[in-house]
Parts: sequence; structure tokens; C-alpha cells
Amino acid sequence: MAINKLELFEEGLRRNAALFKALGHPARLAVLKYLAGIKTCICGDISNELPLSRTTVNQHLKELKKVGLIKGEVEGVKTNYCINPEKVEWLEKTLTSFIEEIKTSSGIIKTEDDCC
Amino acid sequence: MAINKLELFEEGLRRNAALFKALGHPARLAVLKYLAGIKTCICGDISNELPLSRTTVNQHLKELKKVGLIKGEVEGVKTNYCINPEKVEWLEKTLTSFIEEIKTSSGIIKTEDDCC
DNA sequence: AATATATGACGTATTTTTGCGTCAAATTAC
DNA sequence: GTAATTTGACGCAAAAATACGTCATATATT
Repeated sequence: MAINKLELFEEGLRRNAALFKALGHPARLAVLKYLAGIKTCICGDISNELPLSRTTVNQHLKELKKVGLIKGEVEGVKTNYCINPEKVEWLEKTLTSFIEEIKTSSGIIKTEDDCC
Repeated sequence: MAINKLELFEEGLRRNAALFKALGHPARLAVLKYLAGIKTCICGDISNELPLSRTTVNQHLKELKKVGLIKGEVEGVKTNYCINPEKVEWLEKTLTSFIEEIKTSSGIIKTEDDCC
């Protein structure tokens, strides 16, 4: 893209898009699933679970942290990563309300074949 | 990326990630909102609503069509785009079930501060 | 103190995405 | 028939994402 056009869209759309984007890579979904399953914070050996190098995984962790879906807590030389429950709740609300908006403003709930 | 590593992840994650990715751009969210609001299929003048060129919008439409969230129906020289209700329903189910999986396998519902 | 380990910062190469202009084909209007 | 519209295909350039290696730093371990 020649120019960055992202700021031409309204704030809400940009925020939602950023959230979706963060979830738009299998590695990051895998990280979330893994962290969810571990429950107790593991010391950043997540890379062993994925078919990616440690530095690459680190980058994905950074992305997830950026949108707040995970937290990283330094403990000595190690770092404990875990899911941020509040953000997951917020994610769910955001997504469902967006979809609900789509569904209601289109007539999905009531009408059938109004369209096409 | 030197090599394409995507196929190293399991099918389910890849499908979900692809879906999230399609929603990971404000222009595409804007298109969805617009189509939802229009209800009746408009003849592809969506580009007038967005701060992007026609060809760029066309590309985004292609992306949305690829994941099935919208349908395009040719009518003479024009093309009518509209939201695919079934896919939106499916999207909602997919998202909520993924999030639910995260929430239950981590102990978000019951425990507090088990983690971090 | 010397060594080993864990981590993030940095740089780099490759691929993908984004954005747009141009063009050709098809259709509609005149 | 001729001109105008609408659209998708194609190609191209800039930007971002992806993947990884190397390095420096900080903390354990010996």
C-alpha cells in the first residue's frame, strides 16, 4: 500500500479489526489454546510446543500481549505467560456484539430471502 | 517468511485463523456493516462508501467472498453483493465455541488468580 | 568468578497484504 | 452501430507480516 489508509476508518472498526487480526494466525491461536490448557503459568517454553523457532514464537507472543489477550510476568530469568481472563471476556463481548449488529441491521433474524 | 509454515498447524486452527484474518481489516468490517445496513442487494457501488479506490474495494470483496461471508450475484453488467446469513451464523458459532473452549480449559469461569 | 540458561532486542530475507492504475470484456444506453 | 458504464483480471509498488539467526543482558548454577 502506498499510503496508510487505516486511519481513515472509524475508531471502532479499527479496534475490532486489530483484535481479529491478532487472532488471524494459527500460531497465535495455538498459543492461546496451549496457555488455556496449562492453566498455571508456564515458563516460556511455548516454543517447544510449536513448529516454529523460539524467536518467531516470541514475536507472536508480543502480538498477543499487544492486544492484551495474554500477560507476561518476569520471574528471574524466566517469563511466565498466561491468558488474561478479563480480555477474553471482553473479546467475547466485542465479537458477539459486532456480529449481533450485523445480524440485526441485516434482517437475518426475521426475513428470509429478502436479499439476492 | 522463508518457508510457508502454515500447513504445520492443525486444520481447525488454520480454518479459524483464516476466518479471523478475513475480518482483520477495517475496510472489510466496513463492507460487512454497510451490506448489513443496506439489506437489499446494492449494485456494487460499495467503493463510494469507502475511502478506497474501486479496485481496492473489489479486492476486499474478493477476500470476503473467499471465506463465504458475502455473496455476489451477477445481474447483467452489474454485480449485487449481499451478506451470506448462513455464514454469519456459522461465524458466530465458531467464534463463541473457540472462546468457550479457551474459557473452560483455562479456569476462567470458576477460579480466580490461579494464574499469575 | 566462570559457565550455562532464558529472554528480548535487533537485523534481515522472504512472502503476503494492501492499494491503485490500466486494460479488456460485457452490457446497457443512445 | 457507437458511446458510456460496470466489472474483474492483471501488473506493479509500497508496506506489513512472517520466520529466523545472532547478539547482549540478566539471572541461575557450579
